[in-house]
Amino acid sequence: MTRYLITSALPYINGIKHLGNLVGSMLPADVYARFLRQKGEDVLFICATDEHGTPAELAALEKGQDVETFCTEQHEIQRSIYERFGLSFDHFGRSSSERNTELTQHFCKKLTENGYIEERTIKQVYSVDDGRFLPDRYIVGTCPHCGYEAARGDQCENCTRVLDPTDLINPRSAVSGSSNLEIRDSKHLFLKLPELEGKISAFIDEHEAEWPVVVTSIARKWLKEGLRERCITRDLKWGIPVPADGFDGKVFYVWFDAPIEYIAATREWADKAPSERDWKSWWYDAKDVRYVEFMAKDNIPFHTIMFPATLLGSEEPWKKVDYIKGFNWLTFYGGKFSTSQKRGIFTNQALEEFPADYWRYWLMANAPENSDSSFTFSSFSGMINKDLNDVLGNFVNRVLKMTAGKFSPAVPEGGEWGELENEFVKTLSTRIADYTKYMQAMEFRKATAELRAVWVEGNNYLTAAAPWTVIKEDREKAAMILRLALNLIRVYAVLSAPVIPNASKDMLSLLNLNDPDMAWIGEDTASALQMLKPGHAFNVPEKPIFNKIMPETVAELCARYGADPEAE
RNA sequence: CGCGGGAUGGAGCAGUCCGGUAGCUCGUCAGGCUCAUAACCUGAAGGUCGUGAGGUUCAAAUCCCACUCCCGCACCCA
Repeated sequence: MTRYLITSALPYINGIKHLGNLVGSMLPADVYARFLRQKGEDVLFICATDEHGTPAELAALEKGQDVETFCTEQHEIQRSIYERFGLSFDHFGRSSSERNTELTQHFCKKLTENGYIEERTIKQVYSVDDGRFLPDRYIVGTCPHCGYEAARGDQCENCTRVLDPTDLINPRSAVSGSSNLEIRDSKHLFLKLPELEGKISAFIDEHEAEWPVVVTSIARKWLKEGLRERCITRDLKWGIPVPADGFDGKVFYVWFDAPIEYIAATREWADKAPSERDWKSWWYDAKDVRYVEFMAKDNIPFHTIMFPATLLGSEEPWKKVDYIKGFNWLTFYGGKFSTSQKRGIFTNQALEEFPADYWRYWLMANAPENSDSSFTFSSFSGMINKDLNDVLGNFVNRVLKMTAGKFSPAVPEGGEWGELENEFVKTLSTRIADYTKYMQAMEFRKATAELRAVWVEGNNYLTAAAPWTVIKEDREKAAMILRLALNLIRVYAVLSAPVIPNASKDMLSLLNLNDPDMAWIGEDTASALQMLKPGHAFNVPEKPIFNKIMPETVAELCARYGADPEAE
């Protein structure tokens, strides 16, 4: 049987991520993983923090911490947030782990043996006062073309010209402002991508028909422009040491070791129970594994070109990705999420405002799959109020209250399905089949819309069956209708669980199902709708399972998060 | 001629690959129901699909051509 390996792009360590980050990788990966698990598939869902690189060092510096302490702390902060969002990682690792060090060095060794790595000496800017080499973007100065005073070493943001740090007039360190800079020779390793181009290109061709447009178009663009040797080492202290002579004090470029952490994190996972977990079977010569990666579009070149190059160049049978689910950007009121301008919502703030499921539902219903999509509080409150509260929440509430009121807080007995019920089951089955199809295909917007349609069917059925009228004439028939409706709540809980796992639990606990069977609802909808037997007691809700978001609240949120309601 | 993604009723989207006179959700208006959270159900109004009195075709939102506008890639950041 096929096993499913799922990875989400690794969130970078330097700070708390915002909603765009969540929807572009971790959340959809989680929904997919949960769905497959409920289908009874063997799933391994892996993620980790991406901890190396200059931004991490600088963020630590700013906080007055050493980088290792900083990363440990930030890792824990992120891990806890994701846990509260209900992200069901089998393992959430760290790219600074020992396992990643071993594997990254292993790949470097293999690539060297196979002739895909070349040593070169390049000139680098060294800041004497900072005691470190500076990457291009951390050198600022005056642009020789337009006179802009805060041009960066890689590009002038004012006139958009691409620059070399040596072009800058009055160059200085962006870290300390010191202008005590020197050019020093430094030895580095380069990955010879041009020599792997054929293999990479063939690898992309193989998947071109199946992968989303956003993925293949970005990959093709890189190939079209021609691959170049890429420097995979850096003059930094924080990172994975380069295991080569004369490379003391140098580490790998963060983008070289980060994807390898997918494999390393799987080892970390196996290390926790070595007798029953076989990391290698997931990654090495793993013919029965289907590997799916989730990421936002900025990550695509690294996952379609760089990481495959590493794996292909090793000339070992490492598992390569089978499907890449790429996402566009989520924008905030049409503009970018911005840390510096405090625009947008960060994951920790989101959880302080509303339960995780509200965010999960909106984000999946509006996932930026085919183009960028925009977050607004009015859209958010609209969907939460209408879909979660009115359609689903109210259904649960009305059924439980009506049954308890007209009968007792237990599944009522008597009556048999008639024509209406058979028709309803048929309609519902079709809807569920479509929902399942979209989930399988990772078409999350369509899946969420179909899930909503499944909920609506319940209200439709109640209107048609009208148990509140029927009961006056035929108590048994009313019992049958409500029994079906109660079973429907269970079916909804099962089907909704991948998207809104907590609300799903709430529904199940209202039904007194504390160790519920979460098996996916397949062909046999009819028996799924008869699982709850007459006499099974349930709880009457004291309050709705969702709360509406009032217009005043929306206005407040807009003000607090710098959103301009007019700009919608 | 930088690259890529878009342009469909008031808003957000589907349909475009495999052409046959447009579908969904929200909103609006009217009606129904009364079990439920001013909730649910039904119906209606509203678009000719960015522009070109362009091309192909019996037929184009859907294929071809030209153009326009928007968004992203250039502080931060995914």
